[in-house]
Amino acid sequence: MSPTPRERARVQTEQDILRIARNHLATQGPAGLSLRAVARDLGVVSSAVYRYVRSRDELLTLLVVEGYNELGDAVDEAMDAVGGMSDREQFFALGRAVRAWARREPAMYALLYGTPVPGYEAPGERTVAPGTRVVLALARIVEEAWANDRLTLTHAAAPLPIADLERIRRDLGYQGPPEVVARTIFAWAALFGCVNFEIFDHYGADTFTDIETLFDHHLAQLAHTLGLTP
Amino acid sequence: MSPTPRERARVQTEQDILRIARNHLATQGPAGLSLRAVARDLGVVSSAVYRYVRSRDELLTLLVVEGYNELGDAVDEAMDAVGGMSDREQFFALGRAVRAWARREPAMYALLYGTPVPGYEAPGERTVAPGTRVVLALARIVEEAWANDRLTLTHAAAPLPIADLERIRRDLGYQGPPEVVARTIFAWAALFGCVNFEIFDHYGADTFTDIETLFDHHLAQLAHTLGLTP
DNA sequence: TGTACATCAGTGAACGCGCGTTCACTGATGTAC
DNA sequence: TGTACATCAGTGAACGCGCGTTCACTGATGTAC
Repeated sequence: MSPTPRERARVQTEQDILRIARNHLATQGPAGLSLRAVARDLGVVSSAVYRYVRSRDELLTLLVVEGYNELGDAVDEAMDAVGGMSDREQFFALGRAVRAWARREPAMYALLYGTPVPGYEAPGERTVAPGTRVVLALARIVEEAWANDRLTLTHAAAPLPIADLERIRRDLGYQGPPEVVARTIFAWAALFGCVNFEIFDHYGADTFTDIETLFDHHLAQLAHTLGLTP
Repeated sequence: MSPTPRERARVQTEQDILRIARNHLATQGPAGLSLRAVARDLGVVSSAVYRYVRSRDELLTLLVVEGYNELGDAVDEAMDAVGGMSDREQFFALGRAVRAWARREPAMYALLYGTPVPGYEAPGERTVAPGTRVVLALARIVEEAWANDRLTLTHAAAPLPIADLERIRRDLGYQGPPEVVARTIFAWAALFGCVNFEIFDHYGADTFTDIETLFDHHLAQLAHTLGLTP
């Protein structure tokens, strides 16, 4: 059952379409992504891409899923590389992997974590699983530390949305208490906030010459909030 | 020198254009903002808006500046209302004001803190000052606390980009040490990260029934990182 | 192995729509004497 | 107060361009007998 030439050609064309679409994403932004432009670059008449993609929204979904999975893979790889290290080292590796990927693929990053594309609704059944890979990887680090009594949560707890957090905990089969769940969510949102500001250029262009160190400092704040020690 | 009818009409039309443009922002997103659509809603031929606005980019700039100033005003008002209160209360008021404004004006918020509009470069000389109002308000709270010895920075410092932070400190006439500057920047980015995740719907739609409490919990983490006490 | 048929990639035209910007113009409003 | 002139808002046509999607079609590739 080796693939026929036609089948191989189809796979190739599907890849080409995604590659070309990513290029356009980089220059035009998500809202400017156009099937006609993709067709042009593919060297084919505009209606031909409909053999491969049901609609423009379908193409966006393919890109979103690919993006989440690339980011998820980058994070997983980073996690593998720091297997035996301290919880804190693992958290730093995760944060740096997210930032590195965002810098490498700013257009893809913007698609995932920037303004939602107007008129486009991501189909949850295809995007939720890839979209939660990073927070799940983060939760794994924190849970592992908690389960082994290595979490040192220094400061007093603020009120929590207990019911919501309990539900999340149950849905994920997560073991830590609500306070830990809440801080994990905080670290997740805050981490992407730091990356956002850098990628979307909210610090002035020439403000930081050593932004790596600044980012690591930010990670250190988050690690402390999570109770992760060296 | 009372204004002529013509002058009054011009002011009115300028306001109408901004109001209509904001409506379109809400439905089409920044990339979909179009002068022709604005003209249509204004009940005027498309070329007529060029009497009021040099180009589409100029209109975007007007919106960006208006947005930053509205947010800045909202924060300043919140600051006024908590004048005598603790540093921590003031920080909470700032954070809540940012979130409240973002929820009230999600399209404007997306324009300011979402994906940069492709092909549009904000003119720094018009947007930097309004765009830094929030972080300056935040810095004022932290500086005030620092100057009065009320800052309790509990955990060990991570390495810092000292040169950059010293320069920022000098540019702003800021008094706190680099560590405090760095944590202020962290809190700024992280705060907007939390707001981003909520506004751009990165938690599932039905995940949180009590997201106010979650947000306040996040603020509590940031307040602690900043060393702000009740 | 050869043939008939089914599948599928790609064509080209069309529908109906959108956009930013320029330009010569008309006619109303404002101003200086 | 009346008149001549300047300013300015808005018109309508045009330029040259873009888009998503449908549809009947041709011709090549693949498959079952």
